[in-house]
Amino acid sequence: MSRIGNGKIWVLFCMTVMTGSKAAAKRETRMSEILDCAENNFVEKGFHGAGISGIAKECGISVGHLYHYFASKDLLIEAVVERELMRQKERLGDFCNLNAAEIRDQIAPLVIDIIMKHQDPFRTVLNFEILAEAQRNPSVAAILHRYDGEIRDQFCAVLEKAGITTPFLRTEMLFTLFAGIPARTLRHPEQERPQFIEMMKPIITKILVGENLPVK
Amino acid sequence: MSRIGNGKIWVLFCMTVMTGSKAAAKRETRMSEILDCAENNFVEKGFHGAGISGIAKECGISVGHLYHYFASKDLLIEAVVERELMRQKERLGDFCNLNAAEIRDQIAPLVIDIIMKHQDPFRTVLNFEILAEAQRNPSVAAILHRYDGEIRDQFCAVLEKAGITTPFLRTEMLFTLFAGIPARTLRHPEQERPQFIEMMKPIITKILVGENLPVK
DNA sequence: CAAAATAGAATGAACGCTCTATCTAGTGCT
DNA sequence: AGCACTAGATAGAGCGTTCATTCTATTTTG
Repeated sequence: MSRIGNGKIWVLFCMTVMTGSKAAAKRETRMSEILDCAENNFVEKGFHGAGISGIAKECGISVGHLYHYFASKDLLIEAVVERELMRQKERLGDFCNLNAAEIRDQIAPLVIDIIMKHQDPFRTVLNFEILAEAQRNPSVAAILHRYDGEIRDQFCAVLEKAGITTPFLRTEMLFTLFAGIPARTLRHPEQERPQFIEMMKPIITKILVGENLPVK
Repeated sequence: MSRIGNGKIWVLFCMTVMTGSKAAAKRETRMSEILDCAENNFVEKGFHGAGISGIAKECGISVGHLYHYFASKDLLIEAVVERELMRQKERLGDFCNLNAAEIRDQIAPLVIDIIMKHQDPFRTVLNFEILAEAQRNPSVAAILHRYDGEIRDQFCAVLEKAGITTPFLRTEMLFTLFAGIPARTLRHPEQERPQFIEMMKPIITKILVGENLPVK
């Protein structure tokens, strides 16, 4: 077994050359594939019901190989959570492109549109798994809080751009509704959706552009 | 090993004598204790993170003994779910004692009271575990739907008693809010609660006694 | 004395994770 | 061009543990 003296230099060299190159891209693709399979398994059986070996099998790779990309199940869970919250953020990012007038006049119907388009802005299946996990897993809770902050700020900025008063409170109220819709659907799947949405319109309008706070 | 001929008669005799007696009471007490410990463990680690042995240990009984009362982990989960939903139902049952005038005039502040009193009508920790589990466990889903129906009917009846129009829709809307509040709290624990509740008042009033459906 | 209560060992499967070994692909040196 | 070498990709057996469940045996109780 031979040893050469400049091993460390070699490592540094390789890292420099490889960063952002084909190899890194391939790595990211593979990680994304693993995340897809992990998400599927988590959706079907929950974070703790699903096992690493099942995820690896669905992905067509070995257990050892999976651990080459994600050092522990907890990190895998966190990565899946992060990706899901990123999606939620992107979904609400649609509002950022509107101008002030559009926001003021049409924000309520646009919000309704969003709700109808993706069924609910905070996707159900993984979402409740995340909420349940956040109650006992501080890392997941931290990710959730961080993303909620970002999503909140993003939406607040939209309202502020349109000159809407008390944007923080309105956002809070609207997001409460957003969180409630999928939970309600789970509890009562046979709900008459069209009627319900019709009733929600004036409520959302009141939340977003009504005079909500009693002046004291 | 001896066998006597009247074994079956004995069983029947015992069942008759024991039903509703001290023994049955003791059995129920013990089952309730087990449910308490199971609930604690489920809250701490989730339905699938918690193990039977841990529950038995906290309860101070052996694993085999626990299986004497609950034939499987699934049944134990279902029993815990059932008890939690029963509690949610009882919590909303407070409204049943009101008379028509009280309901019409004070239902909104009373709802606010309920929210502030138990933090939220649909208790958090186990609630999300239940919602997540209902997505993949048909038995839990069935229990959830059954109880939601009962709770819904119960609340609808209150609204109807007060002569409030479209009680089903209003109930649906209000329950959406109820489901949203604890989810929102999980996502944003630092939320300014008093301000938020202040803002919620006119919304709840609009939901419960406002003219919500555009006449078509 | 039988039934119910209780304990706890035993079982086999699944868990998360580690370890070792092999293979692949890219690079510098000759 | 071909050899030497290495980092990374990959597989899969194996580790110790825990899981849900069962089984047998003992004690308590009516």
